[in-house]
Amino acid sequence: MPETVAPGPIGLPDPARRSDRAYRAILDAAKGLLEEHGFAAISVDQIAKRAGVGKQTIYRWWPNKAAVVLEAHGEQAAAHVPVPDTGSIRGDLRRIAEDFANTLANTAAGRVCIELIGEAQHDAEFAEAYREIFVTARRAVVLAVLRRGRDRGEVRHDIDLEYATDMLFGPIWYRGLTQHAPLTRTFARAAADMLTDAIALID
Amino acid sequence: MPETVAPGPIGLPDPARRSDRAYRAILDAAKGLLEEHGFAAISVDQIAKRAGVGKQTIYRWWPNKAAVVLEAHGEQAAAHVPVPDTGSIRGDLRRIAEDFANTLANTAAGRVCIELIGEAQHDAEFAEAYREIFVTARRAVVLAVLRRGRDRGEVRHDIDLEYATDMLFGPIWYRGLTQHAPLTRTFARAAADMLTDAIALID
Amino acid sequence: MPETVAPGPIGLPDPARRSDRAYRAILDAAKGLLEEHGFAAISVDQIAKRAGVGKQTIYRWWPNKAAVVLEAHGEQAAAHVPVPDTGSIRGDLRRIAEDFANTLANTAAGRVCIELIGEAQHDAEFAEAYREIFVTARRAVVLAVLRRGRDRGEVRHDIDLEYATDMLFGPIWYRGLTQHAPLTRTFARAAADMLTDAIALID
Amino acid sequence: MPETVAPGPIGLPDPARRSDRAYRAILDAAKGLLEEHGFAAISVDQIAKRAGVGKQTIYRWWPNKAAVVLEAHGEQAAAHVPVPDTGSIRGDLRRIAEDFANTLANTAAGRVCIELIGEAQHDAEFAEAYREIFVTARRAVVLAVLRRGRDRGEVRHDIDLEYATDMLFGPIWYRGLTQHAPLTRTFARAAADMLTDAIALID
DNA sequence: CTATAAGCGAGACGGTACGTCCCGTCTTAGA
DNA sequence: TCTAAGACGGGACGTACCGTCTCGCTTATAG
Repeated sequence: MPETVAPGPIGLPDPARRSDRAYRAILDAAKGLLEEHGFAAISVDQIAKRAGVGKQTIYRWWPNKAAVVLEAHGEQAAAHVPVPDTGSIRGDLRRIAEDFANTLANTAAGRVCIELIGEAQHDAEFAEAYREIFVTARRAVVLAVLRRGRDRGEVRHDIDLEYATDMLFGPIWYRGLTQHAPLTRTFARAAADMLTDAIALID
Repeated sequence: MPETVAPGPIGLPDPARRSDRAYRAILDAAKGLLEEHGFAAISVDQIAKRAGVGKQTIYRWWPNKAAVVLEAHGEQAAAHVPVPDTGSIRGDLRRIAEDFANTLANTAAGRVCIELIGEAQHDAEFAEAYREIFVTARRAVVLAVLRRGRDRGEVRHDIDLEYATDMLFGPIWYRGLTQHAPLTRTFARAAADMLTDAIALID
Repeated sequence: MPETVAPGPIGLPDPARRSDRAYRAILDAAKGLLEEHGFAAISVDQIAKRAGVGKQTIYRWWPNKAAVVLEAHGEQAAAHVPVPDTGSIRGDLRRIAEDFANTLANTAAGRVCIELIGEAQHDAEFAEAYREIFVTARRAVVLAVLRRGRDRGEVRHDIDLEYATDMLFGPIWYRGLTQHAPLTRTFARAAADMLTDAIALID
Repeated sequence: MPETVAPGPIGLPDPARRSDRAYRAILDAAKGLLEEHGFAAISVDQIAKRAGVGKQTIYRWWPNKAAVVLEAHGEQAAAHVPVPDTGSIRGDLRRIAEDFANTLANTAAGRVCIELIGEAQHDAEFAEAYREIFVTARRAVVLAVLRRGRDRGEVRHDIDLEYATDMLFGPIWYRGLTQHAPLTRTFARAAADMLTDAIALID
């Protein structure tokens, strides 16, 4: 996040001079408050107070609360989504779907992902950063799996892999965000299987 | 929305005493402001002012801005999602998917649906009402189509129709909310087709 | 209070049709609330609720909260200030001063008199009614005493009796309202004595 | 008024950090609005708007509208009540009485003094500040005059000077607040003379 | 090895919106 | 027909945050 400003127009602060202590304190405070009260219930003042930091120090490096929180949780969320290799796309997709569904439904990172979706709807810059963390990274894994599957001859050549990726994640996001029904492992697996069936070269 | 009040706990106002004039004025004002400025940019004071109504009259019947706006747009959004009957589930599902994708991407109701998703993440009561309007109604249509298809022998009997419904809408919500790629008619049709292929008795 | 409107312009309610039950309930409720919470802390809604009366029934007969409260307490306050007759103006004035000081400092009526003074500063009609109850009646008593004293030859003939009355009550009101020092019996007596000395024919 | 904050309990803001600009703007706005519309007709929002100041900045330093207005006018009201020295207590007391009566009846400060008296009846802290400005300062002058008179041998030694001071101001406050009769120069002089006569060593 | 510029803590600032309270008027259901 | 109940338009209240600003203090480079 700060790097996105670093090479920007003249006038922005020099990241080299940033106080590591304050930086860590802010992210930790944000993470702690977020887990205790949720995104909507916390304020920049609270983060500053808890971090023992001046408010200006927050606004010097982030544009708003959402950006701080995003970075606070994003750093671990996007950390490293492993590329599974079970030997078949069916297994790989199941593993990915199950893992993402579990993350969304049961982890702090999932709660943050869901709580922040609203911010992304009226802030293009934030939306970009949000996607970077919660969307793009995981899609890349699926795309890699699908490409490997195609190379192996498991996937039809007329399939649009981008579309296919949407078909895998879509239902999981949908349940996670609207909560019209629980986001179970069984459901995640069903989504993976349906996709696998639909794109398989030979059923 | 008024119904959520009517049978509620004692102490809430009696909906029979509500002023029709004020009620309409508030919803109309909310709808107008929403279309002009978007959810995040409007306030309860503005709605009250535009409606020529005291703020208390709004808070008497709705708990907050989100609830007003939801009801204002909900009444037309949920109005009547037509059940298509093209003769085949493929055609029906395509029609539904295309229609919903178009609504989400290009209409005021779609913008509202997206703008309000954030509210649903920290307000269970609101989330329930939100689902009623933006989720449940459309799901019912798909379920009807799928059941009819099964009766006609177009759909495998081992398919969980709820899951199937999620597979249709999921990808569309996913693109609509994360905006990682445009929500095109082609994409909607692809989602419908993939589902159809996956659940068809005979391909 | 209602009598002041009774013979007024056409359109005002006919006092003959007033419900005695409601009338008493309102005054009693006002008196009770006043004694429990003080003038500033109560509202017309509270009076109506406690009286088991519609708010309109209050506004039909009184212009505002202050008028209700004034009448509620005024009826007993102005009731009948006895004209003392101790045989000398010194004794009479002492009796009057002590009684008024005691009323102001220690009785519910006194608290009301003091609490309502603020209302009289921005409502001429109210001020008139207020004076009628808390000022005029008591002044009449002093004037009677002074006139009798003059007739008896106890008071100099060049004394303006109106002024003299102000000199008696003034210091008591002053201490009652500004509270810069306690309003004691001794103080009241001192005021009476100083006045007596100043106006006596032969000291 | 800021002094009431400075030595107060921990937790109150540090007056050293107060913005002089905002401070002056608020007091000036309050004074202006007060003179144009009177205390009852103005609101904290109006003061803030006119001062070009956030409402919170007012509430940070004053507890309510009355306190702001009091300080706004108090600073000039209490400014410096001159100690007259006409050579005799009769002359001094006349001068003081006439001046105060004139202030109360004809100046903006007098209007404020009268308009604010109601606030003092349900707010002990405010009452204290009110007295400081409108009561104590003027009493000190009278006490000084009386003490000087006693030293000069003009005043009897058995006179309680505090009581005497009440006898001077009492009648003026009484007429000023109840308005049962006009507050004239003649009346003020009569009050001064009656007091002088009553306390003079040799009449 | 200073001096000087930046970041830092603290928190006041102008401002917007909130949700509550009360006013005095208007509407309605039921005795 | 009158009244209790209470909704209504209006407006002020006092609070919570926002994102900017202004202080001294401290820290680290650049002369």
